[in-house]
Amino acid sequence: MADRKEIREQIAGKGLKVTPQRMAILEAVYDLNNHPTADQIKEYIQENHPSIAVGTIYKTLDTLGEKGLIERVKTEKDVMRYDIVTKKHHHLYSNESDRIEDYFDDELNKMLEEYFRKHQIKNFKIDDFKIHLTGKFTDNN
Amino acid sequence: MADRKEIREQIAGKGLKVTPQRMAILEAVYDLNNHPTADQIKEYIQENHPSIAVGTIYKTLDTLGEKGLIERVKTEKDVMRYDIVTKKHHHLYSNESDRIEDYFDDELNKMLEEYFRKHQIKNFKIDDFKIHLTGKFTDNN
DNA sequence: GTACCTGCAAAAGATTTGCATCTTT
DNA sequence: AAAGATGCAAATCTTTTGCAGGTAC
Repeated sequence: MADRKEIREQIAGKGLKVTPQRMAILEAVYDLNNHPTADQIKEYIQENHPSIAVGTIYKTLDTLGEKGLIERVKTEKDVMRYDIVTKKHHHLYSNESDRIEDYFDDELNKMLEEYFRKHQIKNFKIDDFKIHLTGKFTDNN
Repeated sequence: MADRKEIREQIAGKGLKVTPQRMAILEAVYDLNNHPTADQIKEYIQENHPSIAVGTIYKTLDTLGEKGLIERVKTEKDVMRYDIVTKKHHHLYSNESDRIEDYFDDELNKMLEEYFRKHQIKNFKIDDFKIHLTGKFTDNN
């Protein structure tokens, strides 16, 4: 899923130059599958790559976001977090632990698409929707 | 809807001291009904109130948030925005204009409650949900 | 009078920017 | 070789904090 070759292709496929920094950063977002912050990405990367500048990380995350390879996520807390873009999903979020998990549910998606098709919203053309479920995780926290 | 008396009561009702700053800030969030930032609140207030410290505004917004009188809202952009807490609603959001509007739809709420009652999510106990609809406003922007 | 608030200014973070240098293509 | 990326450090911006003085109850 997150092998080098694929990552390289994803970057190149968007017309971006394939640099070691971009490889490392995109790979980190794949590996750290808990919606990491820029800082967590930085720490993760530094284990293998001597030093990638923080500024570069931000700039790269921005670039990857613009190209649609990753998604920016924000919670009530104050830092930006990143997520690989895969198929449509919603977010489960706990205020207590600040943990975020992806929630996939095609039946739900279909139901909502159907609903919004029937119920147009005045003055608004929907591109996409995402449900933000708040609550508690019952496994460990 | 946003008269002084009611605002005073809301603050007092939560066991908070009624200070001119709190009055002004809560009133501002009522008046600026487009999910203002702390900064916009500050500017709005300064028209009538000589000077309320920025620190106080943040602290007050925080306090009002904890007491459930207002809600913190976050978008892909990077600043916190605030909203009066009324009835349950969802958010319409345009990436282009960074505009946010509330969207009320009881039928939708009922449908989703029903859905989640039938489809429990593994390891997660739902407290609440909110739909974030992205798209374009077709009135002016 | 006391507990709670506010103002102020400094501090803390997170993110952005400018520019010279280096790498992809 | 040209276009585009990176590193570094300084700058910016938002939000938080500490504390002395003030205000609501």
